[in-house]
Amino acid sequence: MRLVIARCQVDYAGRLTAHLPMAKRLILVKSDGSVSIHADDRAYKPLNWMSPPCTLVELPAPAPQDDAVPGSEQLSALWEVRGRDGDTLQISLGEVFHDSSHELGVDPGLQKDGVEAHLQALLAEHPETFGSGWTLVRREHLTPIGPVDLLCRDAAGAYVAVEVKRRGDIDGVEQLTRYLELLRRDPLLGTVHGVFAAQQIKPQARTLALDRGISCVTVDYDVLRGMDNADERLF
Amino acid sequence: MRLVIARCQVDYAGRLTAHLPMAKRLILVKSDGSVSIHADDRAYKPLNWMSPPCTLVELPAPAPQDDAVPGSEQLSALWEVRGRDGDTLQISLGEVFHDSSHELGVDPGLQKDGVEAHLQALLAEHPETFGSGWTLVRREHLTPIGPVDLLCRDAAGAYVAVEVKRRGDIDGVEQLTRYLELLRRDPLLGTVHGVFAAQQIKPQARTLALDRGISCVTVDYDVLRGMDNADERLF
DNA sequence: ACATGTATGTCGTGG
DNA sequence: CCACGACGTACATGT
Repeated sequence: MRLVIARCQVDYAGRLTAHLPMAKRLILVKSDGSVSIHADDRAYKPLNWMSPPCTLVELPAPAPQDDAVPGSEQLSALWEVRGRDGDTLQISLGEVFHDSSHELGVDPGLQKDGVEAHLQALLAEHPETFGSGWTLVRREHLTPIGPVDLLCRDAAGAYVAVEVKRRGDIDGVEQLTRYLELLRRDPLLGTVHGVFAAQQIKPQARTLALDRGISCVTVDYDVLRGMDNADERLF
Repeated sequence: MRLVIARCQVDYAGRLTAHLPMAKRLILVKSDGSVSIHADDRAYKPLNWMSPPCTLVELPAPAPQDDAVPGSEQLSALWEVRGRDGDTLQISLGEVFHDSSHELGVDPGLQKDGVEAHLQALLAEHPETFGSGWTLVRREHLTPIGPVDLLCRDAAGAYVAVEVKRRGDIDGVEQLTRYLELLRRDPLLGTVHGVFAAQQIKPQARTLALDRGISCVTVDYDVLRGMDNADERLF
């Protein structure tokens, strides 16, 4: 990983074109080949970047011109980064304040807990959350337009498609609606109900769901995890 | 902006919980208060971060314990970053390889060109892209659930709602569908057609659109820009 | 503050 | 490789 603090001017041409006027910034070159240009704000997002795979060519600085515009800055280097899709990042470096390289090695990586996958797993283990006598048929049940998070059967044996979200938004309802439309074309399944399950469901999403005959269930992640723990203690 | 290269161990608790085992990484502290922890890969995305507003408290390193686990690392500092929503980032620093601070000043900012807004503007100036005799009624035509990108009339005078996207995805079709449903309730408008315009339209989005009677138009940004330039040259 | 729509979104995963 | 869905999505904008 190489850290450069320098005045620089940047031009990106790719999916869009973007220009950064000359200013003092951080240029971060990672060993994966990526290059990113950071200002002292915008949180972790760089002003400009190039994702790997890409190649960085470091050109010598052009010699100072006799007819240089007065006040124009002497450049110290010109970097050209070229991406896979032909997009380019041109970095003109002026004064360099810092330049260091560091060997970091391979990172052991991030361990996450509490994302949708985990919520789905907990609900798959506890379909009774939706109603007494409910059973799980399959997780990630495939349809031609994508996987239904959970396919269950209610106490009466009718199929129910469950869409699991951390945040229940209108998009999730649309998604479930599309799945239901397809599932209902399958005569083998018979009647298929819909359940929209999320930790929080926005009012508009709830309204849309109910209008379409889809049930809404807000689930408490901590309670579910508690059930999980209780189960473990029993065995 | 402060750059620290150090061995560190990180724990995040917030919308999810995440853990990073001890390893050598870059810790980036910006003057906007943000903190981000970078490995030497994952392009510009940090492994962990805290967005502003947040507060960083730097605690003194705990004194070495006599009964320390053999092989456990002596810590040099303990950082605790606390975000607005009560989420926390705990950073335990081990050996520090580099630590420098730099004044960057306020960045003049990024100038972009070629995003959806520009594409929409170009299409607004050239509604004949959709068909001979087409005219623009209004950009950003307001409906109760949001603005329609372009409201046009075709050669026959019928209204057409146009949704503009850079990348034509299924979401855009859903969005246009909702707008059309609302517009068609307005008896003053009469028949309202739909056009889905994008630089690229994914097959599934196209299928869904056509199934709903929505026309698809792929637009060439460079050609449009060329028309724009040609106009400028004429004046 | 809330809702909506964009993003050079990025990043996994599964066919 | 493509398509799809999740993401601590973040971010700007209009109400």
